[in-house]
Amino acid sequence: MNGEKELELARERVIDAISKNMNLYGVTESIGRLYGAMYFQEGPLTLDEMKEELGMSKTSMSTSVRSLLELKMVGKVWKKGVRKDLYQAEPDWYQTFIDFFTIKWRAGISLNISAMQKSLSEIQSLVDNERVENHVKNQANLDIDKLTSAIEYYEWLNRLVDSFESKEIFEFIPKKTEKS
Amino acid sequence: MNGEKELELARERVIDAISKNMNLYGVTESIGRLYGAMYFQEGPLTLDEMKEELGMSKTSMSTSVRSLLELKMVGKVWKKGVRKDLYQAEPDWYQTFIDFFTIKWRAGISLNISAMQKSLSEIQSLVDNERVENHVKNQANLDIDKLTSAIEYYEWLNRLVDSFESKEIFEFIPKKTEKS
DNA sequence: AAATACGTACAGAAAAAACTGTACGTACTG
DNA sequence: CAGTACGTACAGTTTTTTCTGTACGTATTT
Repeated sequence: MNGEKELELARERVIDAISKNMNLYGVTESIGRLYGAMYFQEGPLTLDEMKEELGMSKTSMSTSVRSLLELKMVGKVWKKGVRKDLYQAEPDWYQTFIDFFTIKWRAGISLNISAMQKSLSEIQSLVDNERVENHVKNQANLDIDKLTSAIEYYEWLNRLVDSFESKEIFEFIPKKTEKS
Repeated sequence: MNGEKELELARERVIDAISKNMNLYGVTESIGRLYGAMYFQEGPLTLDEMKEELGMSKTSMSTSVRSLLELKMVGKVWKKGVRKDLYQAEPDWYQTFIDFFTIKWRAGISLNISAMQKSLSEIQSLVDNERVENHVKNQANLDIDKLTSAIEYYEWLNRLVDSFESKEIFEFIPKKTEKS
């Protein structure tokens, strides 16, 4: 008993939880496991080391690591004298959380707001057009209300994301609870 | 030109954006379209009406609506004299947002915290065991630090979720900006 | 300049997920 | 108490996604 196996198992359990968790938000379990594996490494890893670690193809490592880069969950590291690309897991989970959701939320916000504004003005012109039938106008007016309040919600979400990005959220929910 | 087609197209664009957005968080586009379609309906819908609306099987509607129920994005509605089950989209997107992420985050939190606490105590016992090799102990100590701060992060996230559930978040980020 | 190392585009194979139709249990209806 | 309506479990099919191996472009070494 030198403890190596036990440590490995304990890590494995956590890696599993991490990847299942990430999977809840549409990230592949493989990508999650890669992040988890990198998280427990002391230093940065090369693609070949990842391939070794997870027993998967180098191609997969390449694409998976790119996904993690886009999510800012790993960073590329430069090290003197090393030719291979090196990647390291972002260790600060507050930051990871913020990046992850900021990226997704912003994408969703702009997607939805632009679609809604476009449709909103189209629908408005239906209401303004006297050749449009009345029952359609009624529906149109209902839709206008819905879209208006949906846009309002997205503006709120935008402000929420701002407070994440600026870290102001930590003034509202501090990282540590007050000692009593 | 009675405007019906134009209204339909304008809605379609928004439904598309909604479903693509939901898809970012691991929800099928079909399920997203179903929510979108329901969102624009005036009243609640039966499974058969949904099937009609989306041109899909009733089985799919049944399972999709169940997913939406679990996410609290739709609710079951009772209406006198109607035998079929009726479902209605939750119209308040603030609430939808809160429910959606609260559900997911809480699931992830408990998953991770319990895995981490278990592993943490296992790793601690490696450190305490004098038969464990030194280089393993060093690794173990690093892991303890990582897990400890990860758990701290999850406790923060838990408090954040609390503030969503209790609506206190709206004191920090108000629904409407102050009029100037 | 040839040889080697490295990362990734791309096409095909393998695996997973989404979707459908049938079948069946339950609950109403006449 | 038939007969009908309704929702969903389940098995099989279709579609999508993930994963791999090969091939190739670029960069580095000799």
